[in-house]
Amino acid sequence: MTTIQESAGRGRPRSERAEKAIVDATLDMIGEGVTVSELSIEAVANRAGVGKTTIYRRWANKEDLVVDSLATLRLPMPEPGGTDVRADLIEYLEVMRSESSELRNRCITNIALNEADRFPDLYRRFRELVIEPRREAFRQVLRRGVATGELRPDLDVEVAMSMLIGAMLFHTKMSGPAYPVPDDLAVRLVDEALRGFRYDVTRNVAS
Amino acid sequence: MTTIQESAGRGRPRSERAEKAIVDATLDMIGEGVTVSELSIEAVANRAGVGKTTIYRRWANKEDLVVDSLATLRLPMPEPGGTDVRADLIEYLEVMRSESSELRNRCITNIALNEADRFPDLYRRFRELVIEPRREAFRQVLRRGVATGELRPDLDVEVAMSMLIGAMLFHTKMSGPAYPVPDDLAVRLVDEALRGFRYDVTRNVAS
DNA sequence: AGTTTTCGAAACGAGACCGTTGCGTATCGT
DNA sequence: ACGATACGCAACGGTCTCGTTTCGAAAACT
Repeated sequence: MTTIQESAGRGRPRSERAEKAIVDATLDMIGEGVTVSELSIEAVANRAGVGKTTIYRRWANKEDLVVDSLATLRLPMPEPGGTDVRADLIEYLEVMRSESSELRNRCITNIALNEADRFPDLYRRFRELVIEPRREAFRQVLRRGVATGELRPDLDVEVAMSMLIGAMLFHTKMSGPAYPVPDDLAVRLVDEALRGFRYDVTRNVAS
Repeated sequence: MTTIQESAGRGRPRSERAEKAIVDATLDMIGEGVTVSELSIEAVANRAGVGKTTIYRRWANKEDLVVDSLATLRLPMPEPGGTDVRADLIEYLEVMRSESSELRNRCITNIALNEADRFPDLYRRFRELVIEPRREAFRQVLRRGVATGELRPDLDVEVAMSMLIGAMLFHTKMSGPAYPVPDDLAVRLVDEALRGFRYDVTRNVAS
């Protein structure tokens, strides 16, 4: 926690309600696409229905507020079903897709993709806390597939991850009323990736 | 062009040098990750070594300036070599990779990924002008591959595009001193995609 | 009761940009 | 030469946000 040292429990205790409202307002705004640079303490206070004093009393600066807020976002990746690699990959990609429709979860990609250059420190902490655990879970699915023989033994796991995750992020980021994410995108991605693009007459055409 | 009506050629002509400096400054700042919202005419003028008047004389507002500046970015996709699909795909992805190292070209992805929600009009014009032509060129490569029999006849071309483009964008956006884009990423992406992840004992293991 | 701390609200001076205007100079056509 | 227009520069009044301070009320403690 980067919260300012809280004083001894002498006088009136800090309102948890206010704290939650502040964090919620911060996450909502970031999810809506507000840049960290643009995010003003004043706007957060108004949105949270809270005095600016209440924010400054708890966080020394904007970056600390953002980091603490993002830290509450640690969504666990579900344990994969484990029936086969295909099902696990589809499950994870489907989680990404469904999460992207909720405003709150867009914080993750917005921060990861937009703020790396300008707030390297924030980005580094966020990457360790939120991004890497998810990448690792995904990586394990592929590794397990190689181990069980479902996937090629010489599969380039990192490149494979980039293809699947990159494609899904690409769609969810570009999505909007005019360009919706297809409902079955996860399935289609995984099947195309597993099968390969090339036409191979020696192989059974029916997958 | 959204430039303000230029007056008759009576007095002193407008300086092309100034105009270029303005556009350059605009593109540089966007390439560095400055949001369109954050981009101030004042900052552009200072960076270009130009009076604000000179900018306001040519463009009615910030959005027009940005659109005109971006319009100068129409990099042509090279005609594909045409030897085979693999070579063409690698060539296009390699163009994306090498372009991404130049600050100027980062404007394209920065605008496409960050500003769609907040400047839908700007995004729409930019998409038609810059993005779609490139997507179409890429799409043609895949279609040609299907036609020649190099790729599966039932290949999901849109999903295939997302996988390759998404993966490359994912890497170039995330790239930085700590996470460089591998030199051979284009080759590795294309080969994994063509081959497929799945281990298929009926097929020759050597690609 | 008395003390301490937090609460939301309001106001502060400082600074950034806004879009506009005036200034003196430079550069073109006539 | 002369009028017209563009140039860079500086200043204008106005709005917004900054981070800080002050205020009276509220809510816990001894």
